[in-house]
Amino acid sequence: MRDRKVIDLPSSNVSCNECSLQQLCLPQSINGNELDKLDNIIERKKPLKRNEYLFQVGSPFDSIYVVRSGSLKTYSPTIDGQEQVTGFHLPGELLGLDAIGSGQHPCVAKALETTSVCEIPFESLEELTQSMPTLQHQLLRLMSKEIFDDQELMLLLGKKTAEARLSAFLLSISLRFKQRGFSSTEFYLSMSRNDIANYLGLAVETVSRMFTRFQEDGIINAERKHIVINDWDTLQQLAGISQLSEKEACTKKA
Amino acid sequence: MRDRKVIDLPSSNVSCNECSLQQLCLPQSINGNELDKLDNIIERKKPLKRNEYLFQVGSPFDSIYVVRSGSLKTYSPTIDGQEQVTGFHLPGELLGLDAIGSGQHPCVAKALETTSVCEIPFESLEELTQSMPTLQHQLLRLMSKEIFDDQELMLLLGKKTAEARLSAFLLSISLRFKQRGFSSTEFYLSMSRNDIANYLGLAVETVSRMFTRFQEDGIINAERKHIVINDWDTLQQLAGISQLSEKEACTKKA
DNA sequence: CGCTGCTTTGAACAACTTCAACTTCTGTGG
DNA sequence: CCACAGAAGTTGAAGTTGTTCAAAGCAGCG
Repeated sequence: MRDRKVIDLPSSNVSCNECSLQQLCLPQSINGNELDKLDNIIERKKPLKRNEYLFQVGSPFDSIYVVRSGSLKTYSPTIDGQEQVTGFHLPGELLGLDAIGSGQHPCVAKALETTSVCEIPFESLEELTQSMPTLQHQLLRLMSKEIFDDQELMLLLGKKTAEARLSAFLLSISLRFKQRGFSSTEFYLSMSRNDIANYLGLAVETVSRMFTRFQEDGIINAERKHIVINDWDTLQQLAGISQLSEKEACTKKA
Repeated sequence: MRDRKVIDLPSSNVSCNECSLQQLCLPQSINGNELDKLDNIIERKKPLKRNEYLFQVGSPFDSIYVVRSGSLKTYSPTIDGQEQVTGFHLPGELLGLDAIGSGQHPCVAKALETTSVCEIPFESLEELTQSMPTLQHQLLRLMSKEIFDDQELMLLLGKKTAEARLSAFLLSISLRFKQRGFSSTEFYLSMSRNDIANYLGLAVETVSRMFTRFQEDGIINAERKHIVINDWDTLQQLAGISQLSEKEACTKKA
């Protein structure tokens, strides 16, 4: 339970200047005067409580959002009334970029816990980028990264076994926590098993069984939402390896 | 075999001004003088032959590309030596947006047939967008659309049956042909069954069987790469519907 | 304390994959 | 122009993985 914070999460009305997420967020590589301008257009909203919505499907697109603290999930309702979780969003990560094209949010964003976000009115941002090449570049970089990440996930969903999917998921979360200055080996998952299963394109039961198996194999410790990663290397192997070499890699530990 | 073209594909050195893909491409909603400026930075490369590469994994990112005619596939090699096809690219579609973030292409782009592309040096494009808000907006729109489309595919890969995946794939291709002024009910697939299977996260055999079944059910006519869509509605139902109601929807026809 | 929702576990079942054989197509050289 | 080799596609049967269904265990909360 020693979730050692290396950085402090920004509280509700800290400026970009003082924000610990600066290096992950839009302000990256922007300085002084320019940063103030960006800071000026940003609205800091009051925190969302668990299960509250940041936006709904079809909401008009006016702003993009950055998570300051807490976490959200985004999901799209499918025709047959189910949901497809399209992503989890941790501090410093952007939301809403998929709505620029159509002007409407194609998905729902729901807080998984108490969560605060910065709202960046898109029109103002676009104006600002006109005079700030570095800001524009950073925006394009972040969008590009999102495309890249989505493709990674596509790969995961298309090709990999349940084992590989959950491994990759845990590694991804772990890495993202690390980048934010938290422990990469011990953390709380704010999302339910159901959300994870949905996100990974698996049944809840399968995810549950995988958690159990990873624990039995000593790769992780999972006590409900509290996760400890014991064997990063094996996890990495499992995440990247095809069906053929899987058993080998797995029974090695069992 | 009446592949009626409603528009002519641009030949190798037609200007943006005269290009029939204008409405789908970056120039959309850009006019006269501005269009000339964009036109000036674009390099029209000599056509690629089938199986030639536009870029390789790790190639330095200098430009984004637009398909003028023909088609390409992009794919990433996975750790275990396999490939994951991440997309097919038809005339008017952009390639390379996933490389902005890292400065290196994360995937390979390979021509599926004789293919010509426009090369747009990214640095020049970024400069140009500084003085052309509409161009910037269009670039952001196109990137956003890519994120959105990727999420649709994630949904497909995560949730759907083989039947639904192939239906959705055929509908997607059909729609994209339509937008480009070709017939939406009759077209040639430039990619192999193998590529399709890989893209959809299925075994080749499964895809083959699905083609056969769709044909038996009278939904499509498939003679190798030549496809005729007979029953758009059923296809749409199959693409969007959950496992539960599937059989119903399918046997309805059989 | 007993409800509700989330998680875990077991067993039967279905979908897709794998393996293997066969057919059809493509293109290359004699 | 035909023959042949290799690639691509199709088909069948057996085997796995993951799903579904059903039920029990657990934590949180009024």
